[in-house]
Amino acid sequence: MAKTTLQLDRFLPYRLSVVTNRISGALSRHYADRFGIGIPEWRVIANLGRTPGLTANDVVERSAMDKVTVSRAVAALEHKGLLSRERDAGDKRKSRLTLSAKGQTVYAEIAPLALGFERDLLTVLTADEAAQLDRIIDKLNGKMDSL
Amino acid sequence: MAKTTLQLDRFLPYRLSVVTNRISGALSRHYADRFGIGIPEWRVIANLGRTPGLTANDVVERSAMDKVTVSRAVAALEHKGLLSRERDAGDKRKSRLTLSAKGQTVYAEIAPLALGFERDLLTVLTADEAAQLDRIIDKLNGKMDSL
DNA sequence: GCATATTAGTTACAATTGAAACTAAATTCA
DNA sequence: TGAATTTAGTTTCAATTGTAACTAATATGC
Repeated sequence: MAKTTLQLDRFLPYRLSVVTNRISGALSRHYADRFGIGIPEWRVIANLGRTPGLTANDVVERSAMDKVTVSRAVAALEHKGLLSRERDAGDKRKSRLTLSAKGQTVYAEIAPLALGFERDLLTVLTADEAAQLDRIIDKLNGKMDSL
Repeated sequence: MAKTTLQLDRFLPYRLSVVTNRISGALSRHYADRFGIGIPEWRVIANLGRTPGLTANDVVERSAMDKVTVSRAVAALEHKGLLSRERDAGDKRKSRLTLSAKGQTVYAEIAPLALGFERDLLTVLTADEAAQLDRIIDKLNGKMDSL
């Protein structure tokens, strides 16, 4: 018996959107003020923190952010001295991005904060539910790939 | 053994954000062009379609949207002739909102589209997983309430 | 080899958004 | 009562965002 009436508060895309925005907002409040960094900048840092030498486009692909957003975040981070670009020798359109010492410090301070937030969030789920959620997200992403 | 390294593609808030944005984007592409309607306007319509006579503030409470966003969406919809306001007799600060015939038509066309999208999305999940996801979202929302 | 197309990244511009300040009506309480 | 507070909704303003158009470099095809 499929749904025939649209009830927004039972509509999955909507429910996901609401809870996700609440979570993202709460998380970013943890670091935005303290470090003067917005969500896109933080995501660039997080990517480079783990994988130095990515290009802006690599970050776009990994983060599902818009390339304009990434471009601006990278420019802002460079301006703040948190990362540096180095033109790729083989392909001069690309720049390899790496966190500066300062950028690494910020990464080293925010990362545990973020992990702590996640850990706290996960306290409301059983281990099994957390694992399920992971699988479910993967499946939904797979579906979106094919769409 | 808790995580000690932040791996963005295993970080729940991030994973949720990516998949949710992909879903919201794909969905809104289904109706945005065809009907010239943005997400906030669509949400107002969806609420009024099911429950006519809501005030703008009722919509705010139900939709977790900002009241400015709702105010503007209502103004736009009125301008397009999709809804009408009627000042509440008892409390003149409020306006009762109802979809016009045209607005109801839009609702009647988009709602099945949205439900079809959701149904298609859910094909990748088992019934059990879909139920789990629902419960999990509720739990996460509960956590965010208390935060 | 060179014209054409694609890719990396940026810039310009317009639309969306939310915080803060505001208006007008209703409620509280002293 | 009537002054002070709260509530519904709007407006102003500045920040964020994405689309489209652009530059520069590389890859492709004839």
